[in-house]
Amino acid sequence: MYRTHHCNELRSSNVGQEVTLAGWIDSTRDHGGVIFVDLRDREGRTQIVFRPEEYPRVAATAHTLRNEDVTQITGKVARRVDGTQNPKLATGEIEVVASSLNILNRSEILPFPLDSEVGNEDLRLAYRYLDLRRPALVRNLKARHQVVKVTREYLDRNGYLEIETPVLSKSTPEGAREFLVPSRLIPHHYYALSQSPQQYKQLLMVGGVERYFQIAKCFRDEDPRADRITELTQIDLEASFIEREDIVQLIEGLLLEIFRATRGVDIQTPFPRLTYHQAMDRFGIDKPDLRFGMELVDLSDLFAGSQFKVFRGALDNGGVVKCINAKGFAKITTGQIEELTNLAKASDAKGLAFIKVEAGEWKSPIVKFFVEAEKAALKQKLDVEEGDLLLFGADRWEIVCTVLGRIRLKVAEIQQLIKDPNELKFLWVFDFPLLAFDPAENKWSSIHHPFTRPKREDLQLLQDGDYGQVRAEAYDVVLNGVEIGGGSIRIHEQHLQAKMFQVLGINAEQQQKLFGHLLKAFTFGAPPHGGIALGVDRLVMLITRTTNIRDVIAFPKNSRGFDLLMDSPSEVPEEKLRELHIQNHKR
RNA sequence: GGAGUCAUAGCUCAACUGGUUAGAGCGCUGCCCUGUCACGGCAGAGGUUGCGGGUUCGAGCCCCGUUGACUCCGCCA
Repeated sequence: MYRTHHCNELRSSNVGQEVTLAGWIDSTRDHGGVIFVDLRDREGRTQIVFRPEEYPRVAATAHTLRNEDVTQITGKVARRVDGTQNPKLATGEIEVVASSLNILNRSEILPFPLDSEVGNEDLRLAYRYLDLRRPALVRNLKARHQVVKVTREYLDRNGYLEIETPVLSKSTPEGAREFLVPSRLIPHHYYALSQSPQQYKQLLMVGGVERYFQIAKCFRDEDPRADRITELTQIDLEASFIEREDIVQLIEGLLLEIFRATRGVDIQTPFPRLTYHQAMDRFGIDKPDLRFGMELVDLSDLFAGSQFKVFRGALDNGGVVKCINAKGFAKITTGQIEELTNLAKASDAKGLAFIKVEAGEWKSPIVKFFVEAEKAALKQKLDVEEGDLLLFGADRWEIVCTVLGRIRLKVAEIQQLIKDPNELKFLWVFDFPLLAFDPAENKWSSIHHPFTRPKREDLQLLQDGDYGQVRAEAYDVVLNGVEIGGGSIRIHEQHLQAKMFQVLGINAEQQQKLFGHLLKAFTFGAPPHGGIALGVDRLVMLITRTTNIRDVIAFPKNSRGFDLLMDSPSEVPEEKLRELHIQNHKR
């Protein structure tokens, strides 16, 4: 037996016991005579004291200890001398007086310190096994474990079966770029790594499974972001004979239990709800952060008679004028104005009009175009006070909302409007558009995915070809401005699914080739069904207040999808390629 | 595919307007130290300033290119 206790276990009540601990040397304080050592394992730290007058040979060996040496230490638990207790340490009331020291393995000097922040992420990733020794990373992985554990228990209790679906799947034209895997046995044919178990889980519903879930690995060959990675994990579920409200209740219950287990808080349910249109109109984004206000206010009526050319032009073209009031931000610097303007332009705005309210005056290049009545109405509608900064957008509705939505987030970041790091603002967003026109490809594409059910009341719009107006029976769950999950009620009728594919520009022949399995399955009594997927990585980020997705994953790839620890992807011998019937292009 | 920021000792960072031998803290090495917990003291080692080119009497600093990292836009059913 290597140990009798772990390093976060011993307390005053253990005084007098002989114990054995095993772990890593976290730090040494060698006084020449007495030596103190902090021993660390996964659970915590315990101070070991080596006393030359009691155990001279053990103390002599202890002089040679260096950080990260792996040791097994036996000794008696002693109450610390009065005045030397360490309140910062859970085990700070006691120490272990070592009577035996067994060095299990020496460590070289580490390439970076474990006890302070290291900015060089390459280095951390290259030595991930060392980085994982940091308590912060272990804490994140523990939270992740809790999330998955609670999920399994909760969904089991609710009648959901955990079922695995293939990772090697079929390439489809819609959706994220896929990782392809060449087949050895079937030359010149390729699997695609599953970007989601979507079709399999729907086929499980056709198979009468009724309630399925999976902690599913998904692979998407797209450029990563701070909260996105190519290899992600989802809590994926699907159920038959259910409606949106069933999913909403199920997920609210699940999140309640997850946050209770991980953060020890009871979150407020039910969550507030917004339609997609409301979210865009009021917050300029489909995943609003409700931890602060600064809502978009529509001023189109107010400026209906405006002579200001920019507003006039937008309104005459059927657009809108909207404004946000950045309270107390009149002290914005010229550089920050420029930063916001650049952000607006990058979001397809022509510019960003602003008014600073300083020393009782409205300072702005545009204020001279406003008549007194407009100023008075503006003041009333936006609750304008000394020190405020008004930021305007005038253009098409979509553009104005998007631009001001991004400005709103940027201003909140600069002003540090989020004061309480523990605040949790959940909401549901419903009624997304089903389809969006993609000018780059000159075709309609799904907002969610091609299996999403149109809302019943909008089916006629779909038949009429008014695709942009059709709403989907889809839902996203949002926490603090982050989309943590999304799903939909699905199409279960063959003819409706075929219609969707046709709208998406997939002809009958391609439909059979690519989705024949699904279309055929739907002809054999497919039940009404729907589901949702929650992003585990993002959820754990929010739970642990981590801003970098790589910090909640044991072995993450970097922003180019490169694994610095294993040096992957790597080249392979020609022989292996031949076996797979593929050939490298000459470089 | 596009944009921004960054790259100086093992780590975290300095280095004024382009100007002497590129500094500090931590870590490391050696010696000393019997109640520390960021232990302390003394001494020491450690640098192709990512790489390549250019401007200049002189480049860590300016210019061009390149590589890499991170972040953002596009993309992410």
